[in-house]
Amino acid sequence: MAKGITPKEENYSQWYNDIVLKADLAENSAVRGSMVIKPYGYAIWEKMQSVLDGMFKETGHENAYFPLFIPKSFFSKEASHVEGFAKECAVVTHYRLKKDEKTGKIVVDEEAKLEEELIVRPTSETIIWDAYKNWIQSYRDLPLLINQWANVVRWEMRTRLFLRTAEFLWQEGHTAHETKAEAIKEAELILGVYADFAEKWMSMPVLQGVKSTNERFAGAIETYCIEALMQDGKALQAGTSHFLGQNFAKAFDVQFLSRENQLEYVWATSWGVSTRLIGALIMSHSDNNGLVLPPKLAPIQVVIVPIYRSEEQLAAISEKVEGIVKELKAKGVSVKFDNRDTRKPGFKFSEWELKGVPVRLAIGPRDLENGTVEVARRDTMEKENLQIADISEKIVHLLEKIQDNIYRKASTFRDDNTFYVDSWEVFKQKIKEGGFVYAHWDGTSETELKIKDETKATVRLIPIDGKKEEGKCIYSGNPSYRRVVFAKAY
RNA sequence: CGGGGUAUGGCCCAGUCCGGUCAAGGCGCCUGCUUUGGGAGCAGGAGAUCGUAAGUUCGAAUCUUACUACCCCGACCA
Repeated sequence: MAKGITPKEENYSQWYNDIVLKADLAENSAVRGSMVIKPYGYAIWEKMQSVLDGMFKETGHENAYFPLFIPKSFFSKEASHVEGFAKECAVVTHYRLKKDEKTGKIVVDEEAKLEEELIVRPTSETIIWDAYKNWIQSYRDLPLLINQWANVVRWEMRTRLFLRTAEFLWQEGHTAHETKAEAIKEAELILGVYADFAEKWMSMPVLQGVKSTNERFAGAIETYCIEALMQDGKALQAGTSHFLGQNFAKAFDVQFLSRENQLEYVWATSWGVSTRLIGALIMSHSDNNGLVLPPKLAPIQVVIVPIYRSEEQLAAISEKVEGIVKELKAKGVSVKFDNRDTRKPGFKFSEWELKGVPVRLAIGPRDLENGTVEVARRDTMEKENLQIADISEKIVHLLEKIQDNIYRKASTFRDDNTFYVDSWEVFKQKIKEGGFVYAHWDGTSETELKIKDETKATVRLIPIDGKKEEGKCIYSGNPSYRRVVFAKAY
């Protein structure tokens, strides 16, 4: 057991916090609900960014940047949008400070009151659609496929590192299309990108579907989402993609001349994933020894720890290691030689395990003699001694195996905690225990809210490729023609 | 935002009820030596106006009030 990490069986929340802090991913800052993302945590985000950014560009999107501040009046143009976000907006009212004559303290200069208050963006639809109005005149300007990497602020009541903070980093795509069908296709395309990223890069299996009315994004016609199951049996929404219909086009008067020379409102989408993905990553794979990272997103994929007594031994080992490092780098593997003389090997082992480095090599005098190296994998904690000769090839292979194994492990966990339920009693029991519960639902908000009241579970999603199946709503007994996924959620 | 809890060197914390050599201990940090195949040992050393601000008092980590932050449980949410 790693020092300082609360076992997750004992207290899951504490376990999560311990990992974030001890693995040096992030810490709380002086500002309530806002976190400092530390270099190791930020390195993971950078990896995620770079992969996702590539995927967005691959699908025809371009990056741009829109302002942090949004005039309050913009915000109120789309009714359900304001309503959805009003309760969690930070508002800028003044633009100057001054020194108080009496106390000598810095105070807000009341004379520097803004004519129109500014909202710190909780999301950017409004400021972006205000700009799009001028960019779009003709069907020839469409589709408009733009993404931005940004920070947003949502004044949350209760925050948790990475999972929910007042300020967080994300990307938000905002697209405009000629037709409804095209916009829906875009929203679905991005959902596929997100699912692909979650599964192939994060090794995190996800369900894909659409949200119920209650869970839908404020201002959307349809919200698509990916949902993952965390190790405590709670669901985590990992990404969303919205079909916005013509809501924002109408609110901001974005019209274009169609091929038929008709003035029409454009069709919109928006979509985003955030630093919450790092929380999802932690909760998908990590164990009581600390973080477990999928090789494809690990800032350091291989760490090499030398074991030596004398300077001469270190020199000999270093020479050997240099060759391995070179080979690994040539194969695109990120590798760190931990030759700090200030730490003992045992300490380094624990530290890198805590930080989730997928593969550790240890080389000592015995290995030099035998031409071997000790290879330890983080996911299974297994160790074996391998010949040093073709080690880089074996490691590349091993990294793939680990990527695959943790996906399978997470998949098995999800399958073991997925239930098909037809009785209300069993439903309550399964929800209490945690997991995804497939059950019939009459499709009404009223029923969903009642179920939430009684069990804390919500409709996580309505499966996209859900089979039609006659049944009766688990709660109301009214007819239903498909199962939806219920779970308690983060 | 409601309920509960916490705040003392970088970290974990004793001391707070009952005000007066009380700022203790452990980890970490620095120096030296010995060590190095799973979180090393010994010796020496540095580091705290006790969350912030007022107040009570001859005297406050300790009592009072306000504020701030964090944690847990709810409601809300990516």
